[in-house]
Amino acid sequence: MSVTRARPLLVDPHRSGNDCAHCGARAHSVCNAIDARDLDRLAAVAVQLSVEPGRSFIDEGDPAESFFNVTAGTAKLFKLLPDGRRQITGFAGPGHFLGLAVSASYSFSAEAVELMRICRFSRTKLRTLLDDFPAMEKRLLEVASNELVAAQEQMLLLGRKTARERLASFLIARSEMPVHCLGHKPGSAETVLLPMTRSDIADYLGLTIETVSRTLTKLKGEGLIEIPSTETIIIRRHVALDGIATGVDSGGTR
Amino acid sequence: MSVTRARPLLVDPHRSGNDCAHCGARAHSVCNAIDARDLDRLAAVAVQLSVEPGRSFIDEGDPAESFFNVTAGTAKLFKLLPDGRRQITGFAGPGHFLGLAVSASYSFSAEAVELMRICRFSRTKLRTLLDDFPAMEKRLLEVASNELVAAQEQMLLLGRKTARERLASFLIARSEMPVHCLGHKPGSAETVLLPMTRSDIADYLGLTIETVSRTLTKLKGEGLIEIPSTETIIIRRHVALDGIATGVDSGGTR
DNA sequence: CGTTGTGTTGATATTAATCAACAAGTGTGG
DNA sequence: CCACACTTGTTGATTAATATCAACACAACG
Repeated sequence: MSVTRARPLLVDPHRSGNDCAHCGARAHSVCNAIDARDLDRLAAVAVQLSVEPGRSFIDEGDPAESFFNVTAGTAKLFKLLPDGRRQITGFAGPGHFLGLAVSASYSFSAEAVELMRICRFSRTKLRTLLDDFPAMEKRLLEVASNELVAAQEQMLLLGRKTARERLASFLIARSEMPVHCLGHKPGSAETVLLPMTRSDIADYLGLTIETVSRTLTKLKGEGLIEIPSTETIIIRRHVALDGIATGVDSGGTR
Repeated sequence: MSVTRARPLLVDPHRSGNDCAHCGARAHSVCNAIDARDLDRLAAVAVQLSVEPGRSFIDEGDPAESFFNVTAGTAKLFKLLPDGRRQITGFAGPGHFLGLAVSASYSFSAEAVELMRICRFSRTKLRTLLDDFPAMEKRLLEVASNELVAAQEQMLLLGRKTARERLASFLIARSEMPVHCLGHKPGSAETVLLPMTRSDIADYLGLTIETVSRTLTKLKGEGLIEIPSTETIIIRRHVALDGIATGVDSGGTR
């Protein structure tokens, strides 16, 4: 990891004035409500890092000394079982916060999917900063609340949806993500870019890579999606796919 | 629901000085760091309610007008698919906060499992109160963080664990819950009380009631647990059961 | 070019779901 | 007090969805 001292993502280039439904960030920065003077105090404790694809920067069980703010790229967050089974609990793109945990050690690992830029804060320093910036605390609470809602939605998916519904949900959710949450160049409205591997998708959806592959092939065969390349999917019948995702419709074929 | 105006759970009878690993509450109140004067201001906006078993007090999709603090009893929190499939995302006992969501409507439903006492706060009033009580905001952030960790653990369970491992995890987690989180009288250290039905357990673990029943019977047959009554389970071999729960050991039998 | 990583497709195995029957407990009303 | 319905839980037989095992295609890369 290359280390440079630089301002964190304090002023967001994608600022739109609206909350992001996915990461909950209002302006995709840790402190959108903080003025320029405070901003410099924050920057003083932040270090900006680059993380190569495949490199992990948070390891489950390690002492939780840092707090991160993703500014570019995408990370996968996951937990492992002793025998290697893996559950990816989420993908974190620009604007996401990581390592918020109260406990002394990280409860998950994080690894870059694409080249990332992240801001690292010392958690001890962050703690004192939070006392000075109530607005920041408020933002973090909003973010955490939104992530909790997303986590519950994912529990519904993992516990009760079929493989077909899981893939449909995944594609719909990806297609609805705003540009700034993706961590890579967007396609058109119905073009979904998948920077992660089939293995990552499988571990995110609680399936095997074979089932992911087969299910996508089947959706393609039914004309719901196109797969021009491994990492690109075009949604052809958004309404139908959404119906499958939400379980109102099996989509003709199981 | 009977409605009475009363103090919320501001001073907790179970105060131990330590954080609760499950609900994250330090003293199982919304404002343990708030002094007596502030306490009265909070109480002024809270209403205490009783909820009968089987009655729901939060409905997914309804306008999120209230914020709740459980003071007694247990609720199940769940999401539904249109065809009736249900995922219970958690059980909320004394000290838990509900309805923290930023969005305008509730993202889940909540129904009492046992007779409950809950404190209801108007969310609009709560919002203004939070500005006055930074300590409360901090507490809520801690709580939300802890719930996020629990949610990720549950995703691992739902996505990657076998039925056997899910039941073992559930029993171990229940056995480790401190008295004040249970919402009912505790048994001895290794006696786990299950106030919820098999159907609730199944929907929490992403299984069917038949699989829950069969798996418990099998664990009993192996001498890992005893089932003196439907709602009581005694853990006989805690270490072995924990090994199954964490996936280090299949426990001899699949 | 071979090698490696990633993805697809096919054949088979296995887990857990489904369908079904029954047992036990609870409450109701005659 | 007992028949009855109703709910909840257990157990058995069978099915179905997905995992596993295996082969192969293809692209990236040294």
